[in-house]
Amino acid sequence: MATVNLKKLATELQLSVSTVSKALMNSHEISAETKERVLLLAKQLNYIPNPYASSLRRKTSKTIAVVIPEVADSFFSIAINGIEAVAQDKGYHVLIYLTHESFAKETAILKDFQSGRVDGVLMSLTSETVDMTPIHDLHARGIPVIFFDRVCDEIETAKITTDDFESGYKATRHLIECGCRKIAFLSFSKNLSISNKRMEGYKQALTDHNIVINEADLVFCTNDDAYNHALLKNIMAPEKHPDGIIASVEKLTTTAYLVCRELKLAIPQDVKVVSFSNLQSAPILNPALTTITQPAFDMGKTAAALLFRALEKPGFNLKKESHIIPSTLIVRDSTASSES
Amino acid sequence: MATVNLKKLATELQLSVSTVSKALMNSHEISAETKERVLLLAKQLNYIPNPYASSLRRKTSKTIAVVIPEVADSFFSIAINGIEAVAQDKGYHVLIYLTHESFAKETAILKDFQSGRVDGVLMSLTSETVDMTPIHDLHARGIPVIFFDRVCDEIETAKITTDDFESGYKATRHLIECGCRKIAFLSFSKNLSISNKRMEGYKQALTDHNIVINEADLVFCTNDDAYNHALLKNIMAPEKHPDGIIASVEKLTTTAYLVCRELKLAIPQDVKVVSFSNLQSAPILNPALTTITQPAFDMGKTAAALLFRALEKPGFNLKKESHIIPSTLIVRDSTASSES
DNA sequence: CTGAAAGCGCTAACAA
DNA sequence: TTGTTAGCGCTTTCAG
Repeated sequence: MATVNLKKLATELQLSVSTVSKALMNSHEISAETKERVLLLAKQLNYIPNPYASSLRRKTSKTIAVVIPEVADSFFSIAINGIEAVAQDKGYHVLIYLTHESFAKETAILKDFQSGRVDGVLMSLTSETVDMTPIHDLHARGIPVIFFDRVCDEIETAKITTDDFESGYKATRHLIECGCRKIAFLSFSKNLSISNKRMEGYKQALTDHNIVINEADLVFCTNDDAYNHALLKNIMAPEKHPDGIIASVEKLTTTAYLVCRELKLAIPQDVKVVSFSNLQSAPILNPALTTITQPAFDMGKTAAALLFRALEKPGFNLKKESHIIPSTLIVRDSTASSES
Repeated sequence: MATVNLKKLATELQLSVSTVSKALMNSHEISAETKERVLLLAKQLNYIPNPYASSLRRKTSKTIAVVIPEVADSFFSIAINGIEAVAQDKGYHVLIYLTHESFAKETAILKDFQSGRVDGVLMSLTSETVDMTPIHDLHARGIPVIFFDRVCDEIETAKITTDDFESGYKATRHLIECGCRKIAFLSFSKNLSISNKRMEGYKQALTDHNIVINEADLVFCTNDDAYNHALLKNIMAPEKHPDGIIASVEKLTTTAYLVCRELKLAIPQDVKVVSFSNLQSAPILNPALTTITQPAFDMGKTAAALLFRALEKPGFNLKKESHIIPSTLIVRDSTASSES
């Protein structure tokens, strides 16, 4: 199938390439009838413009990048749905890059973007990321970067987050109100904005309720499930185990549940659990899981919408455009009061 | 920051643009010392090639597309991880497109690919898709399309699936062996290859065990959760409800569980459940869910690897390259025998 | 209202 | 071994 391009249309119509181009862009300086002729033939020959030629010329690609740690996590999956919904609507294309929590990968990916491959970037940081120069470099090239979920304070740009501090507070207060006095906080990495904010909320709630913060109850998990499992098993050892667990990251929920089962600790009688999670299956867990549910779809959608606004209006100031979309505490059986 | 391109490097080095280009491509016709000089300056000035100029010229984009119904499903999430892993390794970029089960969207997306935006496509069909012309059109342009999971028989190309028939058979036989005699099969769409094959396996297993196939036990669900819920509630009505359920699609699991709970049907005593699912939380459901677990990561990886092989070797024949990667039946409490 | 011409940044014949 | 030239397909001045 011979590829049909502007030149082909032009010769076929006895017009110049530039006229055809303008007609297709619906330029005001082309007569209505010429436009019609062009449009008609374009349809007939199934003309599809070459995006790369256009990008090269215009210096914009109608493409954005989404850089996230992984996609096998319901938060990011749902967020992508939100992003994609807006992108498709705006005629943008979405490149997906997974960092797998590796700063080196993140750096390589961001560096590539200096090429002009994408017009803008939506990203959620690696748990390893401490050095922000790759992001600054993008900034310097005028490529907007918007953070969602895992943000960094250092960079001045739009950040879409949920109310992590308040959610941490709410989760903790809920456990306290359910009678918990020794609450373990499962965190993922010390330099993850969200974990830290949630932890601050946790600490504040403890303090407000006159419970002493015990450093041993701050549990730092890793990417290694086996390690986390062993760690938790240790924490949950008989006699002195916590009576409440907050999993600040979804993937730690399964581990927590399994460890409790292995140790014959009943949820919620022996230990109550609340998770930051978007698991659709939360209500059918054993027991049904009390969650802090993040507005994943909305966060993705908001971040994308903001990015497109910035891309469409050159002077748009992202710096003052951060949004905090609240999470919801959904109480289920895993924190039911032992006595009624 | 002034953008540094080949011309800039060339003038800086007193070389011609083509020499610099060749040097960067490590062409054998460039002297070692020139290469060194070029590489050094390129590094110093942080030269990053413009991918669109290169794509325009070479007529390949080092980009593939993944077209799937949605990403908020653990199968696709995990498959994407597999795809992305290979792509990153091969230096390819991954564009993600979600069809949201809409054939119109799928068509629009595939049509765009005729532009040469991507070198190849990995896709899983919409549940609506019956007309394959958009895919044929891509084929005609020489753009390879590989199917994974949701394939279509009509197109001759590589297809990566799991053993859907056998899995359907296995799931059904398992329920029969657990004492079920009236097994409902929850399907998603009548024109979905995977659902149909799983259903064939189901029917075969019933037949082999001398159980009459009851059309009323074939339940066709939709994208609408509320509808599915009502439908299931009807199916599971007292007295004549099935004693076994096979959910051929992950998302139907939650609905099935919730309906059983509402109707006070105990799993597995009153009804046993097995799901085609990759839910990480399967073991901690109430009760723990017996699953047919698909090799999602491997399927994604295999599909991607195959595509890249086809892209790298022009003469590669995809037609004879279909792979069937087996799923695994993991027995858990939701199908435990009522009597021991 | 239409066309000619230049060029985005890169690659690939072909010369030298 | 290096340079010259000619585009890839499109957009965009600038003339007509």
